[in-house]
Amino acid sequence: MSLTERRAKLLSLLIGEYVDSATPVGSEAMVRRYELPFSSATIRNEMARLEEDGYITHPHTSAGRVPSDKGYRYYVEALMEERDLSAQIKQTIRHQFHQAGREEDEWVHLAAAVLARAVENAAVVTMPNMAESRLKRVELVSIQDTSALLVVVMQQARVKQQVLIFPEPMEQDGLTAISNHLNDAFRSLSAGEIGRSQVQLTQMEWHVANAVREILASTDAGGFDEAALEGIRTVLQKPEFASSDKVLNLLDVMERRNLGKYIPFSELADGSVTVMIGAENEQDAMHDYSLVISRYGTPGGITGAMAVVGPTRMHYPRTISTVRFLSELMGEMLTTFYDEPPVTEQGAGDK
Amino acid sequence: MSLTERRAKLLSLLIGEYVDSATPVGSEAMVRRYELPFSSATIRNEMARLEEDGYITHPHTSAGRVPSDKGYRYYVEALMEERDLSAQIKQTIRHQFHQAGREEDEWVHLAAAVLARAVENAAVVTMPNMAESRLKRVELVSIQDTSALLVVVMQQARVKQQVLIFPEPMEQDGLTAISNHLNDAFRSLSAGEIGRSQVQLTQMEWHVANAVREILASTDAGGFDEAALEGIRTVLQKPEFASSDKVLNLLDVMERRNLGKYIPFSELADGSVTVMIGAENEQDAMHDYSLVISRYGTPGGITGAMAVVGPTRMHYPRTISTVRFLSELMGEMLTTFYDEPPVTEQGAGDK
DNA sequence: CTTAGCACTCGTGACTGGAGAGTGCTAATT
DNA sequence: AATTAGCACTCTCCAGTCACGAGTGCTAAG
Repeated sequence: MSLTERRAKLLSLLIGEYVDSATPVGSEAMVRRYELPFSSATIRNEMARLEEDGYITHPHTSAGRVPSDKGYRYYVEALMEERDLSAQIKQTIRHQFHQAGREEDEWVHLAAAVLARAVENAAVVTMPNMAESRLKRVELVSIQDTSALLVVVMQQARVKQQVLIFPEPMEQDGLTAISNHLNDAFRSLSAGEIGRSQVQLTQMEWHVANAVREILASTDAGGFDEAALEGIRTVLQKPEFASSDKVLNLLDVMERRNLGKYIPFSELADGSVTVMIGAENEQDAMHDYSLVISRYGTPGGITGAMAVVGPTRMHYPRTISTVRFLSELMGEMLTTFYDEPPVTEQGAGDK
Repeated sequence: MSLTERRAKLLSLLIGEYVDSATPVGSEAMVRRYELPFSSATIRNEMARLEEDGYITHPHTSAGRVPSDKGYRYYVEALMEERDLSAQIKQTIRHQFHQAGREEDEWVHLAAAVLARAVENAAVVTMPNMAESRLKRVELVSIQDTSALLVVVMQQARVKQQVLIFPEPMEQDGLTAISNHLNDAFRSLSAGEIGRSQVQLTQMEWHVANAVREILASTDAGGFDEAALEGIRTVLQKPEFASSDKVLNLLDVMERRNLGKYIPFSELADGSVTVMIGAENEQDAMHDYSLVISRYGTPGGITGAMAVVGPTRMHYPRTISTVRFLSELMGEMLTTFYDEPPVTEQGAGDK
């Protein structure tokens, strides 16, 4: 369903104006502001048609027009011109990333902060995840008689630790023996492969191996609890939230443990930026918000996701290009520092 | 400056009523509600005295009375009776902790969640910190030619990792040699001691040692960015925040990186629970809120802190006893699973 | 010291009327 | 057939008014 050129132009201008001003925009104001070569009456007629077709609405009879979800959708799809970020800005952001440390969680936080600031909305960036975590190394460090710290190092420099309780006192020497054996037996294996492995293990070794397996599995399950979140304040300052009942709604969305529920990270096409506008979101609570999401990652299989969350009244071109750029940049960073050839990984250790 | 018994009683009732109802309470309502053996006129006289002395105020001429910071302070100090939590509740909470995993960060999150829920306010619980971190073990795992993952295990089962870049390609064997040497040389040492150490090191070893030292030092500096935070929503639902300008204020306080600034964790007496009411807080932004803070820890020197943040209109007795209980409980948990004799620690490794 | 009584103060909520912005329709113009 | 001027109409917003009720502070009597 396509629009006449004039109507399209009008819709585009109206969205631009509304995104800026946050107040419904009327025919008169439209003509004045953009010096249109028509009278307000003509504009009114056109607006009436746009409304009939569902691209805009009015809050009440005597108010200006406001874009609907469908209007935004058409705009994003066909009307807006996506301007690339200026070289200058890109350079500045790149610089910040190279100034930052070499750890992925620093990048993730930085990306969220930069994104939130650039688009003036909330931003979520998840930690990057391998498709399937593989074991790189196990360490056991004695803590007390019957307890030890288990440190599991996985591919792509992820580390998790857990305190392990043994049914009997263990010396450091015994622990080292166990970890050596497990390192030999399980290097480069995934959780599933460890589970199916036929290697002979003592009871203690099995105890440890099991814990390792669980850690790998839980890393794969990939909690968004580790995601970085920035810019909630910025969003809450927007006029949409003047009446504070919507505030709670958004805060609920933003609680860390709910992120996965509200933001469909998993349903994303690779590489491209996805936009979900208002009611297009599955969850009711998100019906007043728009999402701009993208995966990022490396050819080697590391992938994470980032999203911008804000009211539907959002500067889409800017948001989309910023998300695209940052997602590419994160990919580059990961590739440079972490990526390992997806097949050859075994390397020094086996056979 | 002490109050007559009747005035004290009155203040106490008034605070109780106000904490419940969140609306200014008048003399008439007071008499009716508590069946006082005086007329409202008498109560009015007494209230006038209380106001004169600064324990309560008037929002405007014809409104009821509201406790002032000073009133709350007197109440907390002299009037309220701190009731211990019921054995039942304590048992439930204990149970939850024993059900949880064996990792300190799970406890910290759990403690924050339980606390927030119990006192219906926001709760912050920091990760426990040693007075001074000591090295337990170093591991180096190769990632790419010139990069490796440095894993530092410290006392009390804390683990930190960092990607390390070398000026030249390193094999895993070479990395293992370095970590072995460093383990021998620096085991049980603190950041400062490593810095002062006279051990001969190759250039590569020094590179790694330096990174280790920085990690220990930064752990000591103790970031509150790792603190667990719960219950922001609960607080924001309170009538104090009906007008949404104060919301932003609180959100600012609650941003992770600001916690240290607003909450004076460091100035705490050991063991006891500290209450800071309204303007007693140093930071202006906190002048409308109260804090109930406590340290927790073990005799062996691990210490963390927890705090409840909410409007000054807060149920102080309940909050204080809950904080006290949870802080004791966290101490117990840490002692059971982590504490090592503060002096003997060297153990297997030296001399 | 306590209390009854009463005038007084303010905030709240309901109602009102006018101003302003914007629409939608009709009829005239191009 | 498209555009425009004109105009009646609709709604929101805001300021003003008014009555109500909760609460105070004071005075004078018990």
